[in-house]
Amino acid sequence: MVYTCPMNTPTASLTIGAVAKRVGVAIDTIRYYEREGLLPEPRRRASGYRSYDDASIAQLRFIRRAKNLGFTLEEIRELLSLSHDRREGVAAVKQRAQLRLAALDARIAELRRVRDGLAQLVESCPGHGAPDHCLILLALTNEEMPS
Amino acid sequence: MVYTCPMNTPTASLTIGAVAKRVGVAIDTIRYYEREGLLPEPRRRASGYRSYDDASIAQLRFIRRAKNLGFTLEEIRELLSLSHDRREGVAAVKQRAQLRLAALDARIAELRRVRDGLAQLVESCPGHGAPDHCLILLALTNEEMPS
DNA sequence: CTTGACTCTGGACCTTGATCAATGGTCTAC
DNA sequence: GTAGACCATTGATCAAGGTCCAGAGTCAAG
Repeated sequence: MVYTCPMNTPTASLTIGAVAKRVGVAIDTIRYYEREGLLPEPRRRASGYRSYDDASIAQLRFIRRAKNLGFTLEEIRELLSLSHDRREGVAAVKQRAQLRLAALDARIAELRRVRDGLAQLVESCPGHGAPDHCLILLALTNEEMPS
Repeated sequence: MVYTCPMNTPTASLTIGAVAKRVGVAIDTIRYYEREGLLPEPRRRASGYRSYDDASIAQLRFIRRAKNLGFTLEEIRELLSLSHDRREGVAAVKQRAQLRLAALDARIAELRRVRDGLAQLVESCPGHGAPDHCLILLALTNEEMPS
């Protein structure tokens, strides 16, 4: 709302190495993301060295977070384009975010089903005795827990 | 408990092509899983043709389900070994299942965090108006929702 | 001004999870 | 008994997502 940009440390110019260290990613990975269009081409010094600022850091961190959550680089590219296609209007952005949200929900639901199935199995297993009493073993080779 | 094996269709011998069609997977993939040790080497006919039974189908389905949930083949190999290391005793099996369960929980929790963050953003977005009012755009380039 | 750490580009290489191709044997239905 | 569909093996290829290397320029400290 207030639209203030909280640049507490206006780091004007970071080398690629510094960025890599801060974000915890390999230098080569940064250049790779740039080639792949996930990071914009940064400014350059006279020497040709890439020169990054805080926005680059933020975007790189965003990419890593998204990647850790299982988004592909392609999906991340799309997410990023959400934030750059401002001209398309807020409606488009919101719609695409909603699609992402639905996909996330589906994935979580699926994982929960499996988790619950496994939890039930673990609970039902005596932890000792004959293998044939262990439902885990049986279930692993069958379609689904019969609830 | 009753330990009855519900083999309604005791399909004694399926070709690799039949298995592929049933499970909905490519023939090459089946052979690949076999090479990788995810599927046991099947019996062979005199001709050298692989000969599968229902257990193979079940195991292959298990692999596909697990893979669809984001497990790597390496993880699936481990899951499968749970069911084959029966000699190790039920206790070991149970323990490994519990570890898997914890990993699943962690994964779900992480996804939920993101899902909730995104949901909040979608909700807060008016869906129209100036881009600067859309928190989605702002959040995409910043570390975390401040909750 | 030299030395060591850093960066540049271009291209080769790696892992995972498959997929395809070539070459040749098998099966089955007419 | 032969055509057309299947199957076998070996080895190449693919796509994603990096990672590494060579050869050459740059920077900062002493």
